Amino acid sequence: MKNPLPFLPTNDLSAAEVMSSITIDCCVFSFEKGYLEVLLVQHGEGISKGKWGLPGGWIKKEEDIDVAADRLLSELTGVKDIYLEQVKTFGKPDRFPLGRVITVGYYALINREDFKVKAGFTASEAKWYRIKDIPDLIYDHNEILQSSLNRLRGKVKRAPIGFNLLPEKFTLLQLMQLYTEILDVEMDKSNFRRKFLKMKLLQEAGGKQTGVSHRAAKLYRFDEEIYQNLTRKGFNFEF
Amino acid sequence: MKNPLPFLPTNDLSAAEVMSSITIDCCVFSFEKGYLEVLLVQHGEGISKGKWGLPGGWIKKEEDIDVAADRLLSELTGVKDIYLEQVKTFGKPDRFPLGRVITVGYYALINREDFKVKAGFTASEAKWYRIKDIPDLIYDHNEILQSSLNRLRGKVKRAPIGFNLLPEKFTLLQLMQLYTEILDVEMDKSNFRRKFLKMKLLQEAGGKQTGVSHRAAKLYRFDEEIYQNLTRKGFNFEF
DNA sequence: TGTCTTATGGTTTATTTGACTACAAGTATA
DNA sequence: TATACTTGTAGTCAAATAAACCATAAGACA
Repeated sequence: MKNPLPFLPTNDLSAAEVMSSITIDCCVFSFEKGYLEVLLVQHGEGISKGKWGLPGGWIKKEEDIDVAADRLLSELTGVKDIYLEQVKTFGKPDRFPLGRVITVGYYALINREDFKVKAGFTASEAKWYRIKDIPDLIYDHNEILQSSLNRLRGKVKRAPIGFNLLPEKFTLLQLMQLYTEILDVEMDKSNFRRKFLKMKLLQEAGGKQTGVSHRAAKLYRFDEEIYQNLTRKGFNFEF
Repeated sequence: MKNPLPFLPTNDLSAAEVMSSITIDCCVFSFEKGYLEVLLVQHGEGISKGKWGLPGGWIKKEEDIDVAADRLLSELTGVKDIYLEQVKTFGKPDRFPLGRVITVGYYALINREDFKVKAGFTASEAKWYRIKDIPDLIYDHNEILQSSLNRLRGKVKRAPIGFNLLPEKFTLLQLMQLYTEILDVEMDKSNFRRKFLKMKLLQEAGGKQTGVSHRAAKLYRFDEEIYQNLTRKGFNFEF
């Protein structure tokens, strides 16, 4: 392997001292039956065999980090155009037991209806876990998950990203339950409805809920374009 | 150089494909004469000679990223215990012209009174620039700065970090001007005072402003411990 | 028909915000 | 010494928001 950094070493550091390998680890969140869940995979080989961890992978040499994260997710879930956000980079020297590996943490939000675990995965290899039930994970993955969750909690209040966890058409109650679950606070149905509708961010999707044994709720849809228009006019999403 | 990753290559990627070098770049902010400023350094050698950029450096092989950032800053400013926050990692494959280098962006807040540029720096090598006057910087440093600024703007509203930019004792007007400058919004003196004092986050420092040609304002001090206590009781800083 | 459940629309009250007024406490200067 | 000038500090008032709560509507179901 030839020296991959011809512009190095500098005066006081040799190339060997500054090279590392970089991975991506991703928290894939979904919302199912009122619970926020995260997708974990079981490591099949090596030192951490059998333990659960976040899905992740290497960044290729000529690949942008965001692109790598996106590739990884498509490979894993079979879904394209997933909402993805970089959270933080983790680099404790001993975080990975076999060598120095720095990892960039991401989180993704996916609509469970679109999702099917990639062909080839069995339940023993990949599994959804409720947030309140996360086991001990490999390496520093619990820490990465915690940071991602914190980031999600902050972001969901300041940007209309929660919709990425819902089907295209949803009811206001579903939306409220999503917020209730993510933020872990109780809310008043009526106040929630008023507050959200006042933003004029939602479109009536035209239909109603079906298959429920009570009055069916109207279905709404979030329209990114409406949001962009409002934003241009100075609107600031805040929940 | 022997293969630094004995646990690699995996099935489809060779070690050479996943190795990179990692740097840190840091936006050091300060608040001077009512202006938010950032410390830039002039690159002395190599392809970018003469252009300004963010101070930065390599992460050593056995060093935590946060520790590296901290070391870098102490070396640069001569100040210890600087407020430091990781912003984002930048990894476009071509962001650095001579090879693949991924950089972790940080921002720091320092109190200008504590600061003196490290012995050895001359004005032509390091200089404070007002935020509104930033020149074209090397590589993707303008982008890093912009992200850092956005992060700072968000954070300053949700956590009491602005104090890191002020001397230990400050007046309410100074504090307001800090917010005005960072957030770029006008505020009402009286309302600001009421809002801030109501949080009971500030201690009267006992003295008064000196050297001003008008009524001297009381000096206040921010006490981290008071903040922690309030936080434990459920208080949530929000400006 | 009555009961049960959630949807949806209002009301009421307390709290917060924003705009504004007034006076206090100093310095500068005529 | 009086007056103007500047910023500090306190308070008022109306508007906007948020929180708690109530009432009726629409269905499903027995």
